[in-house]
Amino acid sequence: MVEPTMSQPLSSSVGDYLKAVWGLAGHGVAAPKDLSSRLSVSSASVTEMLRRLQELGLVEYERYRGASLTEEGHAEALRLVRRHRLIETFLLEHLGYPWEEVHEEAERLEHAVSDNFTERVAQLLGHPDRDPHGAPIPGADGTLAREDSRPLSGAPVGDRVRILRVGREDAPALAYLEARGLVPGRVLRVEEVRALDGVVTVEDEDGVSHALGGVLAASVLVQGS
Amino acid sequence: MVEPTMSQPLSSSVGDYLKAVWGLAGHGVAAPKDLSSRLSVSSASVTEMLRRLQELGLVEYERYRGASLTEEGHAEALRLVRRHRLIETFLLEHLGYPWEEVHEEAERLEHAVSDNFTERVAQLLGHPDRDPHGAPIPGADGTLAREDSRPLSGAPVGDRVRILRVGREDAPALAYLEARGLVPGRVLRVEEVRALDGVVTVEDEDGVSHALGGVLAASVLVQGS
DNA sequence: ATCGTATTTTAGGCAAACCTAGAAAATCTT
DNA sequence: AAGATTTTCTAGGTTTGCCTAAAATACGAT
Repeated sequence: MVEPTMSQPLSSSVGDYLKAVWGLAGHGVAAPKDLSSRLSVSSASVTEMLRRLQELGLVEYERYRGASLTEEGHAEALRLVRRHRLIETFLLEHLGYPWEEVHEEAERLEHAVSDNFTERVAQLLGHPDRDPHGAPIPGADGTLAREDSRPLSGAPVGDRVRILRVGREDAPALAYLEARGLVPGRVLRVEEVRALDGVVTVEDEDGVSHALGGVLAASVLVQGS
Repeated sequence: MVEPTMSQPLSSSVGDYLKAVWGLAGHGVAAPKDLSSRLSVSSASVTEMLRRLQELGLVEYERYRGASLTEEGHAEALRLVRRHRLIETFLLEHLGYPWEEVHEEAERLEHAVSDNFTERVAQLLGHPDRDPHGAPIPGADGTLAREDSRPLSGAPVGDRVRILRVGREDAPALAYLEARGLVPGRVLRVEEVRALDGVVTVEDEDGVSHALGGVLAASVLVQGS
C-alpha cells in the first residue's frame, strides 16, 4: 500500500497532462498524438512530459504507445476534476457567469485554489454531485459516480429522454444549446434521427423542435425518462 | 499620452514585484535589498527582474539605487491590490475563512482570476471600499482613497480612537488581534503609552484592557473618534 | 579620507516547459 | 512485404525565474 503523500505541489502543467490522460483514456492508454492536440502542445513536449510524469510515478509510460494513469496519477486527476467542476458550479450559481464562460475561468482557477478553498466552496454549494454541464463531481474521497446514459444520437425515435449531461466545453456549442434550453434536466421527445448525417430532431416540453448536428447530438448524453 | 494597452498577460512574478515596489515605496524608490527580503528572493534575482520590468516599461530603474513605478506599473500594481483585497473580503464573508488565513489564499488567487471575475466579486460584495483588515480597496478605475489615520502608537493618552485598519498580514499578529476583538471599527480609549518600549495599553468598549507591543501598536491605524 | 561593512551587480548555472527539425518506429495501403 | 504515411522520439534551442559565488560599488565610522 503506497500512501500518496503528495509531497510537492505539482505544477499546473503536470495537472493539465493528468487531466488530459484521464479525459482521453480514463483507465486506458492515451496516445501522445491525442495529448498533443488536446493540450495544444508539440508532440516533442508530450514525450518529454510523459517521461517526467513517469519519473513522478503518476503515469505508466511506454514509448511509441502512450501513457496510462497510475493509481496516484488517477487520484490526482480526479482531485483536479473535482476542483474544476465545483468551481464551475460556483461561478455559475454565485457569480452569475453565463454557462459557456465558466469552463475557461475554472481552468485557470483550479490551479490556484487550495483544498481548503475547494471544500469550502463545496459546502457553500451544498455538496452538489453534478456540475452545470451535468458532469458528475468526484467526491473528496476520490470516488466518481458511475453514470448510466447514452448519447442522444443513439436514442430510438419516439423515446422520451431527459438530458443528463452535455459533454462539451467549448463556448459556441454551449451557447447554442443554452439558447435553446437544451440543458441538463430538460426532457425531450426524439422525433427523427437521419441515418445519412446523424442529424437528430427533438421536440422539447414546450412543443418546439430543434435539430442537432450529428457530432453535437453524440455529445448530449441522455437517460430514458 | 501613452495608452497602456497591456498586451500580454503579465506573469505572476512580475505582479509580485510590482506590488512589492508599491508596498515598499508607493511612488518613491524601492531598494533592491528590501525587495529581496520582502519577496524572499536573492538580490541577484531582484536585479535581473528590475531590469526586465524596466524593459517592459513598468518601472524606472537606476543601478545601485532601486526602482520606482512608472504610471503603467503603478496602475498594474493597483489592479492587483484591488484584486487581492476584494478576494480577501470575499473569502472572509462568503467562504467563512478566518481573518488570518485570507491573505495567503488571496495571494495565490489574485494571479489566476480575470478582471471579469474580479468585478463580479466586487458586485457580489456590494463594492466595498475597505477589505477585512481595513485597507482601502482601489477602484476599478485605479483610484485609491486617501486615508486620514495615525498609528495607535502615537495616540495621546486619554483619547478615544477607532481602529481604522490593521497594517499587518501575518497570521500570528492577526490571530492575536482578532482574539481580542481589536479589529477595524472597534473603539478604544488609550490608557497608557510607555515611553520606554512603546507598549500601548488600551481599554475596549467592554472595559477590558489590552496591552500591545510597540511594533504591533505602530501597525494599528486609528482615527480620532 | 580611508577602511570596513553593506549592498548591489555580474557571471555562470539550473530546472521547467515549451519549441523546430530531422531521425526512427509504427501503421496503413496496395 | 515494400513503400508511403503517420506518429513518435531525439537533439538541440529558447525563455522565465531562480540560484551561488565573486567582483564592484556605496555607505558609514573613525
